[in-house]
Amino acid sequence: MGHHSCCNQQKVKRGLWSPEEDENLIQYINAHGYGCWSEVPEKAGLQRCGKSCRLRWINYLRPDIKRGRFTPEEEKLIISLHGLVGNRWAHIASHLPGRTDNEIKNYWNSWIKKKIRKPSATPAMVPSNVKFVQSGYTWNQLDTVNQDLATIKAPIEERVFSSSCPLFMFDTGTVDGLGSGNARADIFHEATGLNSDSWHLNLHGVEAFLPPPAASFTSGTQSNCLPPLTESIESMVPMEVQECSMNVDGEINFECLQRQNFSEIQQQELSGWIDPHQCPGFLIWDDHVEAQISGEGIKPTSSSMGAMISSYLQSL
DNA sequence: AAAGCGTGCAACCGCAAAGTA
DNA sequence: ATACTTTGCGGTTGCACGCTT
Repeated sequence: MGHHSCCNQQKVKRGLWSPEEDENLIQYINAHGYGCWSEVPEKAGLQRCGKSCRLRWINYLRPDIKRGRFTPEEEKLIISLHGLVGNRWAHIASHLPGRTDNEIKNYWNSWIKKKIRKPSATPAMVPSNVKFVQSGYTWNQLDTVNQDLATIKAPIEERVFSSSCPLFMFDTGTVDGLGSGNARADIFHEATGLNSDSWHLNLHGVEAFLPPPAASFTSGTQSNCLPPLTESIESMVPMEVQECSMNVDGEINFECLQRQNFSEIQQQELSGWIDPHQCPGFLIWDDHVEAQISGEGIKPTSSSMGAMISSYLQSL
């Protein structure tokens, strides 16, 4: 029949669970565990369908559930992960022990609502431990860009700074394993370029401020070269990431072109995961970055792609 | 006091993947 | 392979509760 096989009994109860029902389910699961949800209702003496029992257990009754408000760390993590993978709530939840996909989804939806209702014209938080803007972008310039974007696509819904951590990488293509979470990045810098000391990396959903390029690279053709990633690997930069992949845990592996200088290019693989403590901070925006970026004083260069960072997640 | 409204959250629905006979 | 069942997921709904009018 057209109806769910699990719910076609005559006397299935629906709606909120009573304390008695909860108690029955807990008793049964504690005593027998669960292997087949479809037989749980009958054996536990519940007039529910198995699906409802499963949901109740997973989202509410199971003992390792964490209750109460999300901590600031959890919030940051959710926002970061959402920037990476989009509405894959179960995946996001897998990074937050004791939290459920439903809870995160609810949180996200009301969070978005809140932000839409109260659009802010100025960046939320200026990170004190990251030196950007200076002679690079000013907040006004960023606002200009963002306003352009807002007219093109969805309004900016949120920005959150994540303190000391992670981010980045670039290349063209898609990030493996991300499904719809296509983290396409636009890397751009000031049109003048020559005196920019701040690079601006814009990913789908993630905005990063990178350290300034090394002085020796601030002249010459720099359309596709990237600033040094960290001091410790400064000797290897600038580089262009050609391939970037991310596993389901958000770990990133990348392969890139290493530019010894501007006339000589050699390819080599840089593997290994990015050290969370070596990564610059980033700002997260929501879902507005797919558009080409153009605006006064800002010139898009390569429409390259970004990958990211992972270890941030692990470090929490 | 009562009606209206907004919000947060639990639960439902349909679909698709995974499992099984 | 195939038909059927079960599980898991994400979008959506609707209800209870608190606040405002």
